[in-house]
Amino acid sequence: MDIAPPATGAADGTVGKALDVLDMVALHGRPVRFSELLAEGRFPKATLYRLLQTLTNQGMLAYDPERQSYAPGMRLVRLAHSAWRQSSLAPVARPHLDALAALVGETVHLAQLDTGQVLYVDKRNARQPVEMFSQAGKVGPAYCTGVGKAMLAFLDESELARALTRQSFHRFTQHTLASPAELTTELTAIRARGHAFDREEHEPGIICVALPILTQGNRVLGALSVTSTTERTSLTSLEALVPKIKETAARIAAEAESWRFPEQDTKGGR
Amino acid sequence: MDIAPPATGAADGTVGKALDVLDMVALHGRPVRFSELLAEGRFPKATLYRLLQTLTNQGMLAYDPERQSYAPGMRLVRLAHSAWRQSSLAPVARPHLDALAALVGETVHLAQLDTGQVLYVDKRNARQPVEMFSQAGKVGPAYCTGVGKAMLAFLDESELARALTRQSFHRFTQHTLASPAELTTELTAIRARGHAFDREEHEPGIICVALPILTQGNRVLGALSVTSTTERTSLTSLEALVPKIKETAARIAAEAESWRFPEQDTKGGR
DNA sequence: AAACTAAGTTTCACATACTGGAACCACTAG
DNA sequence: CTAGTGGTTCCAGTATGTGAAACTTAGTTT
Repeated sequence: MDIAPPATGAADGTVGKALDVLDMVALHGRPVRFSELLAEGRFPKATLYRLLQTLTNQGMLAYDPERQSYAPGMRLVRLAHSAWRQSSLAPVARPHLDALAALVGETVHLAQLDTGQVLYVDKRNARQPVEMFSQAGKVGPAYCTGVGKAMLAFLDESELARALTRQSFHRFTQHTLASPAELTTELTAIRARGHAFDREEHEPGIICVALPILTQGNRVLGALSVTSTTERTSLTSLEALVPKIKETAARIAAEAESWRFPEQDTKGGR
Repeated sequence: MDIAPPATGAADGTVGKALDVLDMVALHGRPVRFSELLAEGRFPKATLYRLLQTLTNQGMLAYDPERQSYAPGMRLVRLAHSAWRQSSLAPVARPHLDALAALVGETVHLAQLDTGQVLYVDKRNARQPVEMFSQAGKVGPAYCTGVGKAMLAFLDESELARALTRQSFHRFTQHTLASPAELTTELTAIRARGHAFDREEHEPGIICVALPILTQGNRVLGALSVTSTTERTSLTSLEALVPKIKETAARIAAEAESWRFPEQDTKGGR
């Protein structure tokens, strides 16, 4: 809904292309026809055809001959399980998120960074029961969300540079920081302050405070945010929650680190 | 825990190999070192190295330079999400599963077929609160589980033939059907009867009734099962639940079909 | 400190297997 | 029957992926 064209980096090799096709299918969010994918113009007919075939053979896509359309396959669903468990903070953070949500009574987000984009991996709604995976998994822009900025602010220089190239800087509201320059200034402030705000930068009326989740060595693992509306509360009162959030973040970090934890989004330089 | 070596079909092309590597990493269930993967002996050193590199570049894997290990990457998590949403029955079935679980008070499983293996996509434990994704995602053998047999029984000939090749027929208990012949006979019976049992074929003491979830056109979408133990109940009393389960299956099928629905596991013939 | 070993990375000549234009098929519509 | 759309197959050319082997780092041992 927000997110610009996949901004696929230089797709290396056949594998890269195949994965792009996977993305294309997944992004559509419903069974897609060959021609629809073709129309995207990313690949020549024959090539696209072959890639789809390969992915289907591999069970990463499923082809419905009746409707003549492709959808994500079962193998992907299976992979989903281990990916989710291992690589997201969600399982580790779950109890802490619960506690925080109960404490603050507002919507709480847990996010991680994926190729310069924010990936929401878990969420608690103020009231409703935990509706897990169906809520998580959304992606959003990093430069105009609390969690996004909180994470960007604590990246090291090279990581930040790379993340910045991936931003598309669309002006969602009149408060959106719509240039790298503005953003960089803001990030410095956030780094100094320790937490980030969303001042209706993404959606009017929506505000939030966000804190990064950092390892001992200050590596960014993810971010937490508490979101509300201008009607219900103000930035100042949200800011009062910072200590609580910080504590939660610290707990999650400690646990994640004491367990095992992979770096995300840091590829070999080349 | 049950599942034999990934039984990877003829890995076509580079993409196939890359996906195999993905599986290898995902299967390990924790960050893996290069050498561990190498030790599996599936690929020569250099090849494995390059594949890992590519996958890492693509964000499908994440490399932690500190621990020198690979884990599923954020991009995979993201893909996982859409796969889960679109291609599993889980989201559609959720309310119906809830209802059924509440009604019967036993453990309820929702499964689908993936390359001749059973993939559990959702589950309700008798008592405990819904612990969603963390429970789902497991795979198991098809030939000795209620859900597995229920689905196999309603496949058409060619699908069944393909699925049978994928089975490895390990004798788990003394009741396990350990040959294609025995299984085929059983499947005919199931098809006639409309539901399948698990008579302690997989684990001693564990029994269940299972029904397939079928489209109008009798295509297999998945299966439902109610599981219990020989201590708590008997096959006969489980059989009494069949009508309820059937009804739930029908509801799920109707909803899934009226929505959109992809075929799973049916690749183009070739 | 030199001599091993294990783990990871890079090279390079070779051929596999990917590419994509174009031709082909199967329908449906005009 | 002719044109058109949507999908599948061919095939020569070559880009790409292959994997044995050589090479770097660390980390141990003598």
